[in-house]
Amino acid sequence: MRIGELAKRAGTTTRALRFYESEGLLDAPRTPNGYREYDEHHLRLVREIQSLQAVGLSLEDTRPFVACLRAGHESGDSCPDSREVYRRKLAEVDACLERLGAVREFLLARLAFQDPCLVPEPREFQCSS
Amino acid sequence: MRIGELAKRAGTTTRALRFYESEGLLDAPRTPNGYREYDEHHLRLVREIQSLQAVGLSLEDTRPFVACLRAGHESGDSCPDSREVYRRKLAEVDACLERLGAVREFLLARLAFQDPCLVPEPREFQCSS
DNA sequence: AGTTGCCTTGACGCGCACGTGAAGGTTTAG
DNA sequence: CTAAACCTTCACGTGCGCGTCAAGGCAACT
Repeated sequence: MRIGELAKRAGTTTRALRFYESEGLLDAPRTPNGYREYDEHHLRLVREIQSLQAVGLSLEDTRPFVACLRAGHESGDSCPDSREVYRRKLAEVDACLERLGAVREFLLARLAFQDPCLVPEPREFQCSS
Repeated sequence: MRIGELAKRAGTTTRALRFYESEGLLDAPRTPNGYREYDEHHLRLVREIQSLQAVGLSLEDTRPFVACLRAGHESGDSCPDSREVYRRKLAEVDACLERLGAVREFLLARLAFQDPCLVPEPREFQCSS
């Protein structure tokens, strides 16, 4: 299967797939005329990347998962590096939840009383995803 | 007080203060030589902006608060527009909390069992702050 | 042969927010 | 006198995940 079909089946674009390749996430062999040639395994890889991005992991963070699948493992998250990424992200999410909870309290307090003087902490990190 | 002193007292930079002015958030009168001349009221405004930013409001969102203070109100959040910003931000935060909770569950599940096939929702929005 | 539609590489653009940097000039403080 | 602080304007930076041309080659159908 060529890049256009893979893009369609994965619900993405050819540009994104070429970008993944340029980032070393998706190696495709070439046909004699230079076209990229993909198979079901590649589709699997792309779907893995997409589902990880969907939970807020960066492309960079998907590397270990891709490597794990390429190493022949059945699921991308059974390797130590992948699990480490999960743990790190979980810690991030927890920090984010905590911070957002505080922000929520702040907003509620301000909405409830007219009088403020509850000064919040300076922001030390960003919550994202 | 001139811009350097205000920056120091507010814990920011002169560039940021000039930027706020260019955004219409901080009007300062000028001395004959063209220098900006600030007073305690301006310091109050800057602190208001900072504390709102600290809870994740954008500079744009701080406008109503600044306007409210400038209109002579004692606290920046006693005006309807300001309170509306609070309510909007609260809704954002709630949505974000919900989403992050789901992400957290996903990560926990993946860490607990090796076998996955729990596909998350595609991301529809970004949580930030 | 022509048209359509796939494919290739490469360089640059964008969107967002919040500023920062640099250049080049004037004023003030010590 | 000199260094520091101030002024202006324009442009650039940051991060990420692509998008947008541009210029051309290859394939398949009519």
